[in-house]
Amino acid sequence: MNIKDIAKKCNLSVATISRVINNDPKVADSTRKKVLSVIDKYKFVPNITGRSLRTQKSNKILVLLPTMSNQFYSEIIQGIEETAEEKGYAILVAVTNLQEHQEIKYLHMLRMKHVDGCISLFNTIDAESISSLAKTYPFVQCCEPTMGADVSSVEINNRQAVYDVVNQFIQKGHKTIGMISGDYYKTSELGRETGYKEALRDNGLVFEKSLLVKNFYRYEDGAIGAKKIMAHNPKPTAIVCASDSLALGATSYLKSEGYTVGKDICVMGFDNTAITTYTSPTISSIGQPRYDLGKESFKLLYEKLENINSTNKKIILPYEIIHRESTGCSK
Amino acid sequence: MNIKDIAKKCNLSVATISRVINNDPKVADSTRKKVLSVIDKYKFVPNITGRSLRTQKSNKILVLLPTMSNQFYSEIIQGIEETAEEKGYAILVAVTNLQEHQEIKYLHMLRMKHVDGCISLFNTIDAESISSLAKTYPFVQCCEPTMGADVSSVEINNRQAVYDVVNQFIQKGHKTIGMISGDYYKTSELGRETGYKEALRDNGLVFEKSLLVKNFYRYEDGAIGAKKIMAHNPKPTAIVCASDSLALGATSYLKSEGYTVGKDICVMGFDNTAITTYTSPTISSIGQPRYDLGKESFKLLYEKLENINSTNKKIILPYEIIHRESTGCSK
DNA sequence: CTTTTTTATTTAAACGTTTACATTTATATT
DNA sequence: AATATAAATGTAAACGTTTAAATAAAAAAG
Repeated sequence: MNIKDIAKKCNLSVATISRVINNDPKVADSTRKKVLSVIDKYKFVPNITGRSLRTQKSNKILVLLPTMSNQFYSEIIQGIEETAEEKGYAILVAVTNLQEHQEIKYLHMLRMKHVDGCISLFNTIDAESISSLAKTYPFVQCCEPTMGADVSSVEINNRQAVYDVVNQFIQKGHKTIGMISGDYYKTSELGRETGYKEALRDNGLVFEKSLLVKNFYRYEDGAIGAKKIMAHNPKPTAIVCASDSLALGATSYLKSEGYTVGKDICVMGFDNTAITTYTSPTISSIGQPRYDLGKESFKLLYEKLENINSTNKKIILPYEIIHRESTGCSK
Repeated sequence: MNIKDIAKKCNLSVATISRVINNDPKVADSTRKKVLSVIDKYKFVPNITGRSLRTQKSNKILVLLPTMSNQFYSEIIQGIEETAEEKGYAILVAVTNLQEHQEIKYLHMLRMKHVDGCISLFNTIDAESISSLAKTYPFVQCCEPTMGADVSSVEINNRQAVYDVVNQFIQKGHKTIGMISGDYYKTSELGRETGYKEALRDNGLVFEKSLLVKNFYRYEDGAIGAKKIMAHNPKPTAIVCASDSLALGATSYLKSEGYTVGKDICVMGFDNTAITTYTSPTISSIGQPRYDLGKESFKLLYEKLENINSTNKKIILPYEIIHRESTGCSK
């Protein structure tokens, strides 16, 4: 059942059927009604490939993830998906597993016109490549804009978030504060570490290298980090972490060493993933507006889909500091 | 740059170019070499939409997930993805959020030929609908085959897995064993619960309704379930859970009540997600071969893609019982 | 050196749409 | 009533491939 068949059933030309399908106002109400009823009767659905070939659009967008094994992305994708659907776009999710050749392979889908645009949650390729890609193809970075790249992006103010948290700690009397960060997501990491350092500085505290440890984002790294930090003298009374898994690992190490987290020492996570409420103590965390990060990313992408020459925008969304048991303590 | 342009550059017809692209042996070696060099020179990539329209295949398959916020699926998808890629298929991931209208919407992509086939990780629609869908379109169920549906599927033996675990508990001297299950994934749930009941029966123990609680799969439900089960007299000394989050919730409740999990009471999770090693105590779990579940699912789907009338197959893959701290105890 | 067979290449139609342009029909203006 | 204008519909080309069928070229057979 194709548009020709429908045209025959209606005693009309395919053009008119097409116009009805595409809500072209230049068709008489009576004919429109007739056509719609026939379409409905035969449950006709226009062939998307034919349409794509003709319009030179796939009506699909690519969502590029560094990994699937991160709770964090699911809601972002939902935000993208639901906003995209309103505009008639389907999403295609691909995972790079942090490998550059995978990333390049998937980005090639843009050039091959398999997809009309791309929202990327993380990129390894350099700023210049990103800029030039974004000049030619609709492309938006979400959460981790490449530094120095000329591209539309959506993120939170990572620097300010950690700044606020450390500031709160200091207001509560904490004097020695550690930080466990990662060594991969360059942009957000740098922001978070800068926030840490600036909050110390603005409160007259000196930044000490041994209180900031960087590694991966695995649970184990949280434990290792906490161990290193607790070796400091005087002993830290608060630790801010660049992810919830790090905070969890740190907490578990601290517990095993006899500390009561939330009392002897405060631990702050990042991303407010579900796991934060599944543990004892529950983990305080900095929450990102995940759904909206996705939603706004698509909106930016849509501007590019409509006009590739529209100016790049950088959107900053608000974060949220959620206190749970792990930060119950003042000093 | 399209196939016509290449043809012109080569002084050949488009047909010959097409044959080179598709490795048709009916083309002279010398011409093939020439064509390939031109293709390479201009970095020509065949337009997939044109090809799809002509061949009436999209070379895409749909992967249908109940939810993205489950660690468990990521590796399955990877298994599908990598196997699919070898055969030239790209995957499109969609999430139903357990809503039937979403499921129906996405399955419609099969009829609309947006995708050539579908691997579904969960279905709400009834067995008859599944059977008739699978008769017309390449369709495979992974992990949660609909009971009574005539369809290819891949899963583990859920019944046997729990049977084994409960049996082990009994061998170790446990006499009162509870189970926390869910109330959604009909197939795996029923299997797991049956395994529980049969192991009790085969060891001369009676199944008591109050020792099997069913609810959702959330963390909270694990805590609620454990509370109910511990109200039993005599007190249970082991609990098997239908998911890791349930096991985690149960463990957290038990700890808060002063029990030492792994010593006073054993807790077994299901799915062996990363979270099991992030907690104290670490959680024992039943592991499914996730990558292979995905891989085998695609293989089955591929059989259907090649011949929709090939017979349906049911594949059962091995599971793995992983003991960690939470099951350290014998009685 | 024909004729037949095999191999290589071309021609042209087809896939299912959309859309500029042409045409017909209806309505408004004189 | 004749003409101009507007609205509705039709015609046909185009999007980029693949692939039967037709043809041309080369090789084998006589």
